[in-house]
Amino acid sequence: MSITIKDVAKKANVAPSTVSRVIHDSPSISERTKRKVRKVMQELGYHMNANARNLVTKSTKTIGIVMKNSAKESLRNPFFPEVIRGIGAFCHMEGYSLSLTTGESEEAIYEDVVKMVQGRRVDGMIVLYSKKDDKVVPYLLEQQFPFVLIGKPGTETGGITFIDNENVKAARDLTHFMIGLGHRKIAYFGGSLDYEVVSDRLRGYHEALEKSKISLPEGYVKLLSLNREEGIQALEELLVLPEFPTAFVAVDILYAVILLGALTEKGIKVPEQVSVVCFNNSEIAELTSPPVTTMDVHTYQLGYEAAKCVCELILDPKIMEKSVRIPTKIIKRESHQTVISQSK
Amino acid sequence: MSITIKDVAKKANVAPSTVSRVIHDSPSISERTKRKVRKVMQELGYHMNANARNLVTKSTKTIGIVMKNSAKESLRNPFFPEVIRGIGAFCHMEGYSLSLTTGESEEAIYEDVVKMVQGRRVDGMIVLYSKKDDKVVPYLLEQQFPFVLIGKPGTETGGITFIDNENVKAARDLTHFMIGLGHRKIAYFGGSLDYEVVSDRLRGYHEALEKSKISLPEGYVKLLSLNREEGIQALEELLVLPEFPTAFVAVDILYAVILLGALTEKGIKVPEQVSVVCFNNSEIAELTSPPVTTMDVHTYQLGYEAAKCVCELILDPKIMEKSVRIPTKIIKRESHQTVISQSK
DNA sequence: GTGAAAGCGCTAACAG
DNA sequence: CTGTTAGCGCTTTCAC
Repeated sequence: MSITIKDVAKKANVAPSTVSRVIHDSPSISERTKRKVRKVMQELGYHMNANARNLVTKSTKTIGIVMKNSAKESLRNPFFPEVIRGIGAFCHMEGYSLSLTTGESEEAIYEDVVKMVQGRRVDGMIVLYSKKDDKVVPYLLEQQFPFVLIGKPGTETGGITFIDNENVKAARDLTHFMIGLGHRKIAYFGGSLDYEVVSDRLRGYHEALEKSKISLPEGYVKLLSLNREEGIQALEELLVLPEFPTAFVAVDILYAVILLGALTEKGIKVPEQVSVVCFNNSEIAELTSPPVTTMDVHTYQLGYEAAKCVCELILDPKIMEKSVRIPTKIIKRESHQTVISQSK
Repeated sequence: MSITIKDVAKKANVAPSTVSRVIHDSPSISERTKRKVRKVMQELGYHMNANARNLVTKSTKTIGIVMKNSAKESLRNPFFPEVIRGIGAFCHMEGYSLSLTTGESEEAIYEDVVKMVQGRRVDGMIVLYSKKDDKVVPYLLEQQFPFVLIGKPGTETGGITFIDNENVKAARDLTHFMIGLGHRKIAYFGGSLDYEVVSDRLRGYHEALEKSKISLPEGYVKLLSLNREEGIQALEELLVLPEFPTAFVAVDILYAVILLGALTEKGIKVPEQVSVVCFNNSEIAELTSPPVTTMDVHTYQLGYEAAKCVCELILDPKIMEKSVRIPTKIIKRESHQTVISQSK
């Protein structure tokens, strides 16, 4: 049995409420009593029972994280730990704890969320990546529960605060960067368009090309699943085209890894013969040969801002929804190079 | 204001205690009342308030995860999400929630742990990787709080339940595997020996070599930080030795990535000229060229078993401590090859 | 089988 | 400034 506020009160000859006030450092308690009570708390090794407090204050000082992708996506992406780190950093400052969903299936995750929300286990939620046919976001909306989304709301339901990169713009920038280097034959290496991020990036790539009046040769956009064989095959398809690209934009660092490997196997040198750039900076971008130039999406910041937003929302649920865009930035490494002549 | 047990009781014309019993499916309630009460719960959209229940039952049905390494280690390692996934899977089955520490520094993490334990926010804890000068484990031990360690207890403090691989054996096995392939000149590529895992693996490597009476040439053990330049430099040092290795054992997939890249830069073909194997299977091992043969440590299982153990401990804290070893297994891919002649 | 009542440990008026 | 008094929403004897 652990020490309660009453034990402290008794030993310090004060009322429980006084102890409570001391805990909250209420200004209406004399320094003298505060010292006395604190001393007793020390001696007895008192610690607050969070549940009792939560029960009465109707707040838990914890925020829930919905991983809509625990199984596959998190795994395959350095994104997850980093975003958690950002969320954690802010929450720690504000004294919030973190609670994770454990479900693997869509359905299980949904139940986790209901449990968290209805059970008043969390004060707010952060949803990582929403997808189209998603029950969680509509539920949260309907419950009027404070939450923010990292990513972009799928269907245009208003009232959602979300944190995102400007993926279209980022892709445009990255592609422009390649164009600025003199590249005209720029291929795209990416994955399934189910995720908004992915399709946004492809769009940005197209836009950049159009704006520079570069016509896209047939077969330059390669959409494949994250898998080495498909990468090699995509490259082979590119190889039989009249003109092989001088540059590649990959949707993610892991696609860049595949690409780099496939290129090596075909004896194509990076960056001497082709340049490679990708999205999602991560430590591994520095480990490859050559280290790859990436578009940093500032994952940590994404998490940090998201946490900040939920906390604001928790304090004042009526606050206007907003969307914050985390800027992106090109981190130049050694996988790109200027095209000397070879004009279009 | 949300629906409470009283609201349900009133509407169903029963006592609150009856509703409580229905929730727990107590056998002493007639089917008829159960049905009636459940119907009302449905209608009203009743959900249990976890805090109230926690307060009285003195249990929270949540387990805490201590990330002693949120900042650097998790990031650089696909280990983290995967172990969480394993923990989550078991906890989900058992109806436990997950709570994460948010601190970045040793000190902050320690405080998080104290807060979780003393605040009765969690019923048990899982500590990921203990290090030598660690306050968390001694604290937990002293508090007699149910916890398990993923990794190996540093100082020989008894009474700790831990889940681990047999890293020495795994390294021996992996090295033997190389020897079985005919390799005699096997180099080691790894990182700082501060972590037990790392030094254990190095030990296993040595043991295997000794057992096979293979003498280790000077300079074959390369200890470097996870960083491309150092990788290349290590390789260059190896290159000026009288005999270049025919095989490499890397301590982690990320070290293998560096190695593979450096090898490519030096124009050394894998697996034709040298074989490369490493620890910690992960998706990325399939994406490199060639896909690398790894020693799978079954990270998911590590998490799953850890969760199982804390749950057991929570149910019966007096249970004997134990250590469970998760077996390791070589996943053969394409980065290794038999040595044809070239006998020692 | 079911109800009444007494808390779990804390906070928050309301007095004084 | 500090004590008294009600609860927060649930579980759990102990009666009936």
